[in-house]
Amino acid sequence: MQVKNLIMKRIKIKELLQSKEFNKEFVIEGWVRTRRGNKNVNFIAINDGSTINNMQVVVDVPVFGEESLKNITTGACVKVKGLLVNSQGQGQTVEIHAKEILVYGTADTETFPLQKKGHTLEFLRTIAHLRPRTNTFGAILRIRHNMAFAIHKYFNDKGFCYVHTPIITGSDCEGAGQMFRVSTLDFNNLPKTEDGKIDFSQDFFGKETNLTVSGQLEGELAAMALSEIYTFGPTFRAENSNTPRHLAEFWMIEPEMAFYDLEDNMNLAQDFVQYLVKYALENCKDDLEFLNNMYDKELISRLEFVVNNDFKRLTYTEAVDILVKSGEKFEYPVSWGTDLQSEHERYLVEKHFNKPVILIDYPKEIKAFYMKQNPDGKTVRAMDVLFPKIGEIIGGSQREEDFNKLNDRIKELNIPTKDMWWYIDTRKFGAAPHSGFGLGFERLILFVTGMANIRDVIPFPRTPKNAEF
RNA sequence: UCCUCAAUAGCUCAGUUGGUUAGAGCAUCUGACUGUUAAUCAGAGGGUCGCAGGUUCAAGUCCUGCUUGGGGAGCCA
Repeated sequence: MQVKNLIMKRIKIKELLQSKEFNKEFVIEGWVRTRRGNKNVNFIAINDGSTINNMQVVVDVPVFGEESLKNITTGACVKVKGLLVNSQGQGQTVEIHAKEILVYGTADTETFPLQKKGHTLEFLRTIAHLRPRTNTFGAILRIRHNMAFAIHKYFNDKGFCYVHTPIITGSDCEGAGQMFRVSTLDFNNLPKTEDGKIDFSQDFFGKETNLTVSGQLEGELAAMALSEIYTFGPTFRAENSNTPRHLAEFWMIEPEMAFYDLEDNMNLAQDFVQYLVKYALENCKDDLEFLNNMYDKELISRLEFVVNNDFKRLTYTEAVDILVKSGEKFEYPVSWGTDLQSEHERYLVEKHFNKPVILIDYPKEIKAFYMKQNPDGKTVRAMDVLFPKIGEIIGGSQREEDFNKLNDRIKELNIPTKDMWWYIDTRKFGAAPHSGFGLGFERLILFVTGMANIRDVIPFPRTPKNAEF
């Protein structure tokens, strides 16, 4: 078709769908979801990502000519100029009567993998470069954005300072598992020391370095000056974890607060998560309704329940007691001193309390060295926030600020301290009671979207044996 | 990493006890239809049955190994 005058600025479909300016000309740009019709009239559904809803473009076929519409197939990118009118059809209130159409990019119908029909999430993972164009991933990515924004808004409104902790770390005892090595050494010709080991003094940083598994230790340093801080950045774990809840590269939010005890920490964790879920309910309604209808009929009611109900708080010891007395047949027996299994956590959250649960005061043997020791000598001021379906969404604690107790614990556990002197230093100079926690961003998105697999809530998942795209 | 299930058309799946030329729906293509809504209707094309071995007169089907994916477990956020 001849394109004469398409110089008007485009309007986003989200905005135009709410417009009442009928019989006025507008320009929209987006990707074709479907075209259907007959010799006289065609209907093109166009989506530009501003909303899950499409704009229906009505085309008078004789005016444009059938041949000129052939390129307008599912997946093509177009610019349309036309009049906004009330829709005669049932599925939408307004539509565009096309005057001019420009095809920016075609999409070959034989090879474009996305169909008008639903696809499995497994298949979409194999075409992660195209899956943002589906309703499902459009919804997830918009929700993901809204949650990232709400996280910054929440902390900013509360006076927390966003601190950028390093991605590359030189300490290997951050305490959270296997790390990815960062090196510029030639792997085919590694320099060796006299006793045959790899000579990292010749590496880029002059020492062994890895990708961070947590920004907590550096976060604590900043909290010892700014009082309330948070980090929000990528985190890397080289664990060979093959589950719907783990990624090798994920995003984590780690607030760290001076002068907070464990109860303050729990209050913050609950308020924070409830704020985020409420923000989603208020700002992502269309997307949540889509996910509710397509994937999880209880999604929205579950989100509303979390916003409106306090999380159940109890100690590890009380939880073990409940589990022992439950009469439930667990695959793994419950006993004081061992870590709770997934099935135990699920029982507490999904059967016994039927609401989010915060477990505190775990045995010190199963928790990290930096957690504050209780007077009983057996437990530490740890807290895990457990959510239905996804399990642990938050892990945190009050930190041990006593120099001697921290040092004793480090010695007991034989933790190498040569790369951590700076952390221990904070307990020497103006030590303060403080607390913090880590929230797995993708696990939050799992909960908010109702998705079942963490690979479907991040654009390009990194998992063992998979770094495609 | 362990346990378990699976892999057949572009997608989702069926394929009987091992037995003739491997099927369906959707998608695609062609045509029909004056307002469709995952449009509808008619017809057509489309297969190295994940890969490599093995058993057998005969393997999509049985056996072994590998690869990839799902679910469960561990590690955790």
